[in-house]
Formats: sequence, C-alpha cells, structure tokens
Amino acid sequence: MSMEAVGFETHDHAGCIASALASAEDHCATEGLRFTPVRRKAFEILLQEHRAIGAYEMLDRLRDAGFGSQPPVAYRALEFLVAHGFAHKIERLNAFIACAHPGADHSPAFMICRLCQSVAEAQSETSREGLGDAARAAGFQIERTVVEAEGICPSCAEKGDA
Amino acid sequence: MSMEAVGFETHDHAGCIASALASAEDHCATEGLRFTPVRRKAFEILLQEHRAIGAYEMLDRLRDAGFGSQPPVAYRALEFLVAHGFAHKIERLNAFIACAHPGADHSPAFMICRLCQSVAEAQSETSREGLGDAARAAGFQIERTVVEAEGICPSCAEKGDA
DNA sequence: CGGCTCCATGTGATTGTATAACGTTACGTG
DNA sequence: CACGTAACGTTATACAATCACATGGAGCCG
Repeated sequence: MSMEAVGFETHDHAGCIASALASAEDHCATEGLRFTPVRRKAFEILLQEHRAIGAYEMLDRLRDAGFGSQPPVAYRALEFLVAHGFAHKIERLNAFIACAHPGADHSPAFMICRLCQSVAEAQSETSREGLGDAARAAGFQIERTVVEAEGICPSCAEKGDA
Repeated sequence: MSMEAVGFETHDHAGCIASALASAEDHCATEGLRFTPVRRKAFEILLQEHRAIGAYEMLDRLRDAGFGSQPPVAYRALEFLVAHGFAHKIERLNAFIACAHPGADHSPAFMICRLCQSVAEAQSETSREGLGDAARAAGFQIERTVVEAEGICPSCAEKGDA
C-alpha cells in the first residue's frame, strides 16, 4: 500500500518519512543548504504528524526534543522548510504541513476538512489559470498563489453527513 | 469616472460609499438582518479605507467612534459583514476588506501587492474549476475557496521594477 | 594558529490575532 | 408584561508573529 498523492487515504508513514528525510538531506547537500538538527527535527515532526500543526505546537515538540523554547526557534525552522519546498503554510489555519510532492516545483492547492481538520494537497497547475487571465488584464504580476478549499472530506461525509 | 471592477484604479469614493451603505441597508431590511450602529460603522470604515485593515485597527477606529474597545466588538462586526457578503477576509494578511462586488453571490479571488499592500478583488468563477476536478476525484465537497495571489501591482511595477 | 565573518541558535520581551466565558441590554412576539 | 433570542460589553486568555540582542560554531584568510 503506497502513499496516495491526494492525501485523504492512509499510507506507509515509516516509508514516506524515511525517504522524505533522505531526499531532503540530498537536496540540501546539493544546494549547499544546512540541514541542521532543529530543521531536521521540525521536518520529522511534520512528517510524523502528517497534518497541519501550528507554530506553538511545533515549538512544544521541539522543546520536548531538547531545543530552544522561544517562538523564533519554531518560526525559523518552519521558515526554512517552507522556503525550500519541504513544507507549506496553510494560511486559513495559520498552520504548517509537510509537502506531499517534494521536489516538484509546484504551486500547491489544499483541501481542508472543516470537521476533522485534515488537509490534503493537490497538484493544481490548472488553478492558476483562472486568476492568470484576470491578472494579465489588470497588469498584475503573480509571484505566488494561495489556493485553499474548505469543505468536507470523504471520510467525514460518510460518517456525519446525511 | 466610475469604479473599476478590477480594483487597482482610482475611483469615486464618496459615491461608492454612499451607494454601498444604502444597498446594504436595503439588503438587511429585506433579509431581516439587523444593520446595527457598530456594524454600519465598521462597514463604513472598510469602505472609506478601501484597503485591507486588521481587526485591531478596526477596533481602534470603532473605539474612536464611541463603541466598545475590546476585541470581540471588532470581530463580531467583521464576522457579520463577512457572513453576509459585505466584506471579505484576506487570509494571507489576516485583514479585512469591503466587498467590491456587493450582491453578487461570488467566490472571490484577490491580488495582493507585496510592495504597497493594496488588494484587488477579481471575479473568479473559473478559479474554482481547477480544484473542482481534483476535489471530485478525491470525494471532497468544497464549501468555500480561498484564492489569493501575491505579486506586484501595475502601479508598483511601473515605479520600482526594472 | 589567531582573528574574522557569516550564519544558525538561543533567550527575553513585545506586538498582533482570535476566542472563551460571562453578564447585560435591546428587540420582537405571544 | 413575560419570555426568548440576538447583539453588545467586559475580563481574561490562548495562539500567532516579530523585534532586539547575545552566544557559539563552521569556514575562510592572513
């Protein structure tokens, strides 16, 4: 049972964590980036949780792991991970999640379940198109897009919905 | 010189404020909603500023106008305006802005200038399509979408950019 | 080696954002 | 008038984000 790209399915945690860490290690070595202990641990936490977690929850985990206990510790690690494509920020939740498509230079889109808070990442080259037209018409240069859909995930729809 | 739908242009403030207030008044009367003094003032402030303002800036203004000075005062007024389509929340900025297309039952998209912080609202029926496919495939029911593009507005591009 | 810079880390303090919990007032209805 | 409900107000607190400054190691150069 391999990992599902869409994200609401179960998958092999141990496998994807190990490979993601290894691939991040490689990528940093190649790019001359420093994959330091805090950054590695922060990435590991995101991968293990496999859900969006807030900065202060991350801070708690890092402190438990022996790192600093002040907000900048968490924010700097998260900033590094986001800047280099290892993680994404979910603006709607003010929270962070490990990237589900590492390596791909994508502009991601997310589906956020209103009930169970789970988050799935979708490839969305297409979602840029709609705005692209309006932006060109207005003379606006898009550098980055946030696309986040809120709703009900299949699992919650099955349970609670009519 | 009338108001530009796209939003980076100048326009007739006094006119759009007055008509927006009047139309909101009508809409609330029709729908049986209570367009109370705080809500009216909050909407007026958003219309006057014509930019995204944070909850605490709104709170300052409301206090200056003689209303309560605690956070929930601002948050509740903003919540009302957002819930009934008079305003939108810009997740990326944690800020609020008056709706540029009142009445239309839209799922808006925004263009946010990284330099001058100005925000333009675009109609984006199309931007839902891209995610719609992925959502259907995953069995996810979309209820609301956040689409926010960050970049450089035409005016800033003219000045600072090469 | 010594000294230097750069970068990452650590800490304390502060600002900004958002909500919980509770009591009171204002309004419409029977 | 009595009642139910919505809106308002206050206190307090949780969560998010940044500023300012000090420490310490990795690497480079003289």
